[in-house]
Amino acid sequence: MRDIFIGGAWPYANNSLHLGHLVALFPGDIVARYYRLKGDNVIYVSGTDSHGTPITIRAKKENVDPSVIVDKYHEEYISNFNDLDFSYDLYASTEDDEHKKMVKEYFLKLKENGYIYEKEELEDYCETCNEFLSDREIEGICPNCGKLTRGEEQCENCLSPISGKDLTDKKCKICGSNTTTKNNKHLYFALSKFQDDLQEYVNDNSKYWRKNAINESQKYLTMGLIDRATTRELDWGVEVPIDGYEDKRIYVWIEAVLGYLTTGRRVAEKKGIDFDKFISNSNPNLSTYYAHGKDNIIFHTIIFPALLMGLKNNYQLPKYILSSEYLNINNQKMSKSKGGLITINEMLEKYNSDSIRYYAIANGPEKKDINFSEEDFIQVHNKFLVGVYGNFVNRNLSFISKKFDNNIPNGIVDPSIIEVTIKAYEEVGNAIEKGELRYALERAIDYINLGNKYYDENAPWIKVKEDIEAFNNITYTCVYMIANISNLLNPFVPKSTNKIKEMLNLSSAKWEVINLKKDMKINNLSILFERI
RNA sequence: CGCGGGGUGGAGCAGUCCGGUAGCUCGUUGGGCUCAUAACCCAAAGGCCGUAGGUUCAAAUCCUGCCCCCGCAACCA
Repeated sequence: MRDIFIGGAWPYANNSLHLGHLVALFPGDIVARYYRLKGDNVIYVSGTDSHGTPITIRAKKENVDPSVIVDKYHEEYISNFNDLDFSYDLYASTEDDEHKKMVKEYFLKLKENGYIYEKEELEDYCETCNEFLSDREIEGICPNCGKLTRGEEQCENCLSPISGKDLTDKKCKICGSNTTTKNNKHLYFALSKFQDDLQEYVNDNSKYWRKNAINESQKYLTMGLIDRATTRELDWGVEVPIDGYEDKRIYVWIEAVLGYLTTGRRVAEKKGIDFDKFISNSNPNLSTYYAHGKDNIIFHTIIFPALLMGLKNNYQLPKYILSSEYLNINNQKMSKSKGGLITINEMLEKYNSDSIRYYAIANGPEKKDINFSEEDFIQVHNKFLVGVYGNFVNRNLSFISKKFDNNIPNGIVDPSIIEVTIKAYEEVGNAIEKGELRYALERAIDYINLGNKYYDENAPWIKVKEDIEAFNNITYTCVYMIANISNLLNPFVPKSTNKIKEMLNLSSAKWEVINLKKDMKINNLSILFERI
């Protein structure tokens, strides 16, 4: 039995989820469900990222407490994830007391180990608002092009890289008054100390990673890692457990990724597992998976590993990095202002969760950006879920239902099909373990295609009149395939496979070949998917 | 010299890491079947794999140059 830890990226509680978020997260759920079917010990966690500046800015604008916004989206996310059959062992929030408490402990441990130090710097300050200003709260003149821009990362006009320090004529974006500077002290994380160890880690592990994760990580390592501030001028977030920092909070980048540990530990405790042993690098049975979008790569391949190294708890560093590309609409990045944004709430109103899950994997941005269109989505639904999968199940079972009053005739399973079935479990399983979900799903679909072909070639609707023994064997073989499809597809489309299990009175899914019993009956036959 | 992704039959894509008869879905054309949700099965047409060179017995795949397309304020994966 293996130990599997899976972390899904934590959505930021500032907007409704859209399909773009979800396609990056489904891979985690597929992997989790698969390993559970194999009987392994799975801990699968995620949660809502509830802190950070954008939320506080929005709260100010709407004149509410940040918790109002966070609670609203947290509830919405939970309901979305439920509707989409995500099987988290725990979906938490960075606002949870348990999380805050553990983050403080980890933070102190990092300090104890010498990786957090204090530094004082001149910072932009607004006398009117009585606050230090972050780069994104500043407007000023770009030194390169002389035009007005925000102070964060890149000039809006000439795209040259800038920071708030480079600007002249700086103004506070919140109240519009001129800024001054004031000394401010912050705690920094000594990321640069991990340069060599991280390089080694990336070299060793990138064979398990997707290409984008390798490239992105190497890019940062080549540029050279720089220390990062761990504290922020905010009153919303996890308190800094160190004297003199009462007016500051721990920066989200350090706190949110530690959520994997805080939630993992909570789940382990409930299950009676020793989390430190479970997640330990010396646990030979452990594999860890992390699913997220490509903009989150650095946090999972550089930042989080560095924090784990810094904790010196011998925790396993992320092994499999399931980093997705982007889902675009009409060749544009998903965006509220540009239109075309489809929230998951809207999707769920129109389509069932299996269709969304299937699409997200089969046509998802596993290796490169994809272009989403509703026509494409409908086509995939009609072709594969209705035409291939639903049809194979329905054409068989409805024939039996009509001609034999729901009694499945006993027969012998075609040996060549047994062979193919065993191979299908191997192929699909291996691909899932490697995180190649699109390939895995294709192999599962191959298996069903074979079923449709087998049915046509053997024409049971003719055999039933001419050679009843042959008919029985063909039918029994096809039901055998349907039963095994209900396992093979279970991680991908749990709702419909469970429906098959009900119709055939099968016990719950396991990742092993199902051998049929005799004298089976069909229960409440119905269609798996409606044509759109 | 800012960063990143991509260019494969009419459309959307896989294959590129680890060179070896160019594959899938839709669409088109013809046939089969009538168990099935106008679902299923078979067959055909349609591609100098962006371009110019190089390496090689062999290149969509490796190397080099060039051309073109897309994303990079905020929200945000």
